[in-house]
Amino acid sequence: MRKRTKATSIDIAHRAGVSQATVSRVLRGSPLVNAETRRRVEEAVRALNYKVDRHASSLRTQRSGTLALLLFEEPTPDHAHINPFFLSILGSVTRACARHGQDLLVSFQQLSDDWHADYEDSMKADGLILLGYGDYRLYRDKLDALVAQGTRFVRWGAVQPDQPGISIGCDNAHGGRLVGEHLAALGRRRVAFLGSASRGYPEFLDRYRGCEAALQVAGLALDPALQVDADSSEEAGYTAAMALVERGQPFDAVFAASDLIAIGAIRALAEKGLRVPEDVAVVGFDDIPTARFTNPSLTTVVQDTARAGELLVETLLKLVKGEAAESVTLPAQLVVRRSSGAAAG
Amino acid sequence: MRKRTKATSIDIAHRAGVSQATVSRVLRGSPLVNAETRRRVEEAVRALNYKVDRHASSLRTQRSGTLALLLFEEPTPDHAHINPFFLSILGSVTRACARHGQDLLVSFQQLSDDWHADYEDSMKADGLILLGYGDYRLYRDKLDALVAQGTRFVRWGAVQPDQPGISIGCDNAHGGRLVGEHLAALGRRRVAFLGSASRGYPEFLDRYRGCEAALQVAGLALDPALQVDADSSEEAGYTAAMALVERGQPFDAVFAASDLIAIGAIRALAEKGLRVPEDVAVVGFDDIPTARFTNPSLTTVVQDTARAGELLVETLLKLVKGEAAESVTLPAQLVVRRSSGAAAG
DNA sequence: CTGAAAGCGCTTACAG
DNA sequence: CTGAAAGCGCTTACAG
Repeated sequence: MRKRTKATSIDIAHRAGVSQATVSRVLRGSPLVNAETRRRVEEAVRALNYKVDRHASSLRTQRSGTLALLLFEEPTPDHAHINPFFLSILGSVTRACARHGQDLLVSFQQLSDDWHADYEDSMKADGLILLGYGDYRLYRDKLDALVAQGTRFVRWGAVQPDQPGISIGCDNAHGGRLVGEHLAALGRRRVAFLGSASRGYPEFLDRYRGCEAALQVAGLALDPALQVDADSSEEAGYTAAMALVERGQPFDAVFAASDLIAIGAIRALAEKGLRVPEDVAVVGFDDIPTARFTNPSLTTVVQDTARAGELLVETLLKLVKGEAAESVTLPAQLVVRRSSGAAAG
Repeated sequence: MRKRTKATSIDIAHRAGVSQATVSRVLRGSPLVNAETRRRVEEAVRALNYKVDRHASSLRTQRSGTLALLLFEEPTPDHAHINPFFLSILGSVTRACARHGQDLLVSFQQLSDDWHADYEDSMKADGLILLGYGDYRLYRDKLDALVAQGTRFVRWGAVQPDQPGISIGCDNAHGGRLVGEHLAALGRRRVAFLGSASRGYPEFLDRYRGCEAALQVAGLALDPALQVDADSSEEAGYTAAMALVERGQPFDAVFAASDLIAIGAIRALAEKGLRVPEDVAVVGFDDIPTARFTNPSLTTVVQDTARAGELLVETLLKLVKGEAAESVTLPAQLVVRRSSGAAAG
């Protein structure tokens, strides 16, 4: 392999007949530089295919121009099995980073790992984006540690009044309400909930409570006997739905806390001889790409992932610059497809 | 927000009562250092929560300790829609990077973007991992440019004799053969192929040819009239299957070039009143997580993504160190589920 | 508008 | 085994 000889700003300076400092000014876009000087430098930069050395620049400025995204995947040790919903946020985060001229370091972590004291101290990144489901109670202490260290971070997740740091999240309660209203309007009376509706999973809990509130308005209840814990995977959805059927309690609708859970549940219901949506209406949450192609297609709640990624990056960059920033709750929206039995495609 | 004051190696040196050079030796694991000295330094490092500044270190050593993964997503401009198969490689790559003490920069690119001359010159990364489907012919020129520049990179994709650089790929031809044999053994006579089987998509083409070869052994043909182009998405699979049915040519099996295509195809077939697997057997490729939960569950070909990620990283690190490295083809394996109509779960 | 110079925080030959 | 010193390639006050 050919040895690479990188051009430095000194090479550019020689070629353009200016000082190295001037080269640096041009590359940083300083307004001081004479137009003709600028032109000569830019010409030399092109000719030598010069790129500013990121490390030298960062060392000098004490800014890395890099954000780190940590993706937690607590329950499942199976790498293949990352929730596509997070993937779609990851996609929009990479795009937002590109727009803002930031590089993105990505790392998958266990919630239990020692991630809370690394990236920023080693200057690898100016700030952290935290993403992932997992028991919030495990999480909480680490967030407190981040705040105590002064680490700049933004988290995707439920916006709660007492939480450490800043979150960007979806209006899960409203999403749940939409589902409850939809099922009630379709005449479903006994709605089951598949997902861990506890304080450890605030997003799921909010979805649960939102649905419950809507059902109450319709004179219905979300019977705790029809709730089964599940983390966000097809596997867990399948197991939970099997358990639900075996409880023997009648139900005519399933609100799955995520699309993956819904997909597993549909499979389990089919195996138990229950028809979706005739016998059981099924509604998910997230609107992952596959939701349109399940059989039957899945009624679900869309979260605006494009906006989410943009907001995560923008908010974090504000913190990095020392500006004020605040948590944001994004709206949720119902998408009606065939699995809930409404008259829709 | 509290102002962060980072400890430097000088702070550690003071506290441990040694020179800054010795601190550096301890942190780089130099064998020269006295055990007691080492202990004192380590103690100071812990006490001050010191982390080596990555940029200073990289500037000095001219090594960034970072790899960059570029993910191409040519045909679909929809960020939400990254092939889960690549996601699973991404997952195993991040893990492999962690094991090798490398950071990973991730960027989603259009095949047409200007990615071929950036990461390495700016020292952001020591090497590149290239991932993604897309027209290989568009790709080819850029790969040549990378080689000419001396950029170190490894590509996930078909291993071909004349290609620039190094690839890690799956034995697509063998995978295709397994599918052909499976369908022939089940008595299917008219096998359709959904996917772009052209020189621009060497993976798909290899799958096509492998299947064709196996069918020929069984005295059957892969009728070109039953081939419909599709890139790797549910959408494309749906559209392609619709087009196939409308051609009016009889067929009793579909080999979809990827699981996403298969999922879209199953949906289309159902809408056209064709039963899977009774009327049409469907087989995919990739074994994405959802494949076990489609309705019916999907017979497909597994690629070893865990090994793939490990090999991509290991091979790239060899190149970075200036060692010899070579392309590798990984084995493919058939997973029989219900969509092909065999007697399996 | 431009140049000379200091310094960001490390690593590593060199000398002892 | 350890320290003093040079230098990686930039950025930015400072002086002109």
